[in-house]
Amino acid sequence: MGDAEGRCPDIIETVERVCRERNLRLTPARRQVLELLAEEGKALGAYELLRKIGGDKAAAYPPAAYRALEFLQRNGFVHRVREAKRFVACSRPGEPHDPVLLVCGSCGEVEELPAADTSAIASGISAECGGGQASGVGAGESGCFLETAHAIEIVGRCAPCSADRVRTEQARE
Amino acid sequence: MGDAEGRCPDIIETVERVCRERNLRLTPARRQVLELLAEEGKALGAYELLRKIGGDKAAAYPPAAYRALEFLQRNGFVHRVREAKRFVACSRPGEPHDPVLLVCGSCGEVEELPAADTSAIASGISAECGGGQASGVGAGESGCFLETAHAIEIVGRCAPCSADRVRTEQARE
DNA sequence: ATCGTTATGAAATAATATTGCAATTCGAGG
DNA sequence: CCTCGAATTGCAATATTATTTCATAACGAT
Repeated sequence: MGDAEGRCPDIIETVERVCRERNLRLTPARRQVLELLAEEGKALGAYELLRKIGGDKAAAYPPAAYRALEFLQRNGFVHRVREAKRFVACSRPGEPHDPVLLVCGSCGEVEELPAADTSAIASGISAECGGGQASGVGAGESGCFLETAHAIEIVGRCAPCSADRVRTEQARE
Repeated sequence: MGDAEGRCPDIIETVERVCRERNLRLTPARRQVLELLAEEGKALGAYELLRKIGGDKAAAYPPAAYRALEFLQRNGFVHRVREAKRFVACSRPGEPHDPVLLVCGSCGEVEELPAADTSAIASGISAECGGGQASGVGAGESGCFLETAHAIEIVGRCAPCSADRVRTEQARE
């Protein structure tokens, strides 16, 4: 949590560099959404972002947020957290990877597992998924599923909420 | 696809049995939602279910669907497909398991991987997730995340849509 | 029979997300 | 410099998904 501020400028700089390299347009609107997510260091909803962008006034214009988020997702700078209906800045933008997100079902906090951990998981899934026959690009055979992305979200309780829950359950007795 | 009709009665019967065993109340409303999902053999949205239940009239009463779905999910008879905002009947209700869902990003079709395939994946994730210290019930330590459920959704293209896409891309040239 | 719990009925509304079209900006090529 | 096409933004309206609140009814155990 305390390292979110330390990582934030790195994220922006990295994304700027990657965008230059790939000729992507990191416009002010897109940059602002990324900055908000990076500064916050946690997952935010589209409407939370809208309120931060332009006060209650801008909350009336959802596409601003969704368009920026779409661009950021498409290029791997932001991950969508379906479980929490939130969006979170990618912890290692630019490096293509399948995000594995730990989502706290109690407070909504989201954490992305670091690269080393996820590769094993993703490769395990790839192996299972293809069913042994999708390893090539053999599209069209029956039963063959062409994966384009893995969305792994693990629901549980973060450390603080685990502690709270224990207290709650003890109180209940 | 053709075996959905064959599997459907099994699902209902199994769920009935499991509910008897566990003293769960599979009320008519809940049963109907499960039947619709099992008959259809694919993922449906809450409002699709509502329309099937009571025509356009009942579409005005969302909680009916959400409550039934909540019960069915809580007991592992139905999985929620976050990516597609849909719900799908579990292919092996009663057996506790972490569902791994293949979601077609094009047509929304959802398929659940069979048990044998998922165990390896889930155990791989468990190992990574706990970081080696969450194996017990050691709630409260910093950095420890207590997982309660895995939501693994793999986005890609089902066989028919893969074929379509190939055609589309060829046509584009 | 009664009581606490769980499930249902009903209305309203919250929260999330998308669509369509017009206006503008950007970047490349002439 | 000018123009063209593509990408981006502004804006309004609306679609879709999901939840909250309170009242009523059914169930199950004492």
